[in-house]
Amino acid sequence: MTNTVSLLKEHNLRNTEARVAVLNTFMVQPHALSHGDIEREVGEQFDRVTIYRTLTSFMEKGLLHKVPVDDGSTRYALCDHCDHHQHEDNHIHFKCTVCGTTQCLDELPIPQVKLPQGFTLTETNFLVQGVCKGCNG
Amino acid sequence: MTNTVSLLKEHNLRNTEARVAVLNTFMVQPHALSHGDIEREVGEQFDRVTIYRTLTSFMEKGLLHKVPVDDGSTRYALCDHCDHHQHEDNHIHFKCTVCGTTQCLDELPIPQVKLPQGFTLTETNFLVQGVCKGCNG
DNA sequence: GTTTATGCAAATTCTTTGCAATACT
DNA sequence: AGTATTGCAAAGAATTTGCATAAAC
Repeated sequence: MTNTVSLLKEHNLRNTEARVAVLNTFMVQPHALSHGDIEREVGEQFDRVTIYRTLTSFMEKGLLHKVPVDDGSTRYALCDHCDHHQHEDNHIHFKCTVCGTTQCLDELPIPQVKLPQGFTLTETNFLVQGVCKGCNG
Repeated sequence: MTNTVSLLKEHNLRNTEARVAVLNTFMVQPHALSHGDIEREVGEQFDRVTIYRTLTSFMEKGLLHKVPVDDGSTRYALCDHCDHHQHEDNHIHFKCTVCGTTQCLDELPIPQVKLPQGFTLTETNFLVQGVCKGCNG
């Protein structure tokens, strides 16, 4: 089963209330979340600092990855195929310019890139901006 | 001629010392810069707040665009073909995980994406991470 | 002369750190 | 029991705002 508790265990993270709450937020929300987003969601129950540290732990254990955005916020999304050695985040992120949310378009693979001589690749991120289905409807 | 002063004029920005200095930094540096980067460069001469406001003005007038990164900093790069109606930033950004700089790989075009039904596209950004030529050398 | 930009001070917001108390395994 | 996590306080960055002065057009 792939519920919150077992996901934590699989990633060598202790099962605590705060972690379950934060992880749950990611599983319910379909888009990339910032610290602020999560604080708004579960902030009544847990300290701001705990949320910061939870996000850091999740990153380190390969449960979350950072999503590149252009507004100066740090945003995270659930890893699909990441482990704690390497983050692999091979799908397109879509940021809606109307509602401001960033979501993962898992269906669409990122096209290959051929870098110039001398460059080594470890990770690719594709961010597309526009208007999402909901806001276009 | 495409020097700093005329670039400012073309974008309806008053010619001031601070703006020339900030714009110059972008023209000299080949990669995406944060507020902090610029402050380190010209910070002795101008107030921190002035630099913030300069970056904002440059954005509004279509001289700079934001570059998506995943470290929670806001980074800017010179627009090539942007105007103040729409930002167009059609090349790949490369972030070196060793030296930490982000540069534009102007030669490489961004591949086309076909979005799902209902999505409208206005801008695409491709961020590649790895090790750059200099750090591999 | 009118409009816009700057510097300074101060307020907000964001993020990190230390440490004692608590909870997990 | 032993180790990791939490909350609180506090420090440190990053960013924004108001207002009087100065500079650009």
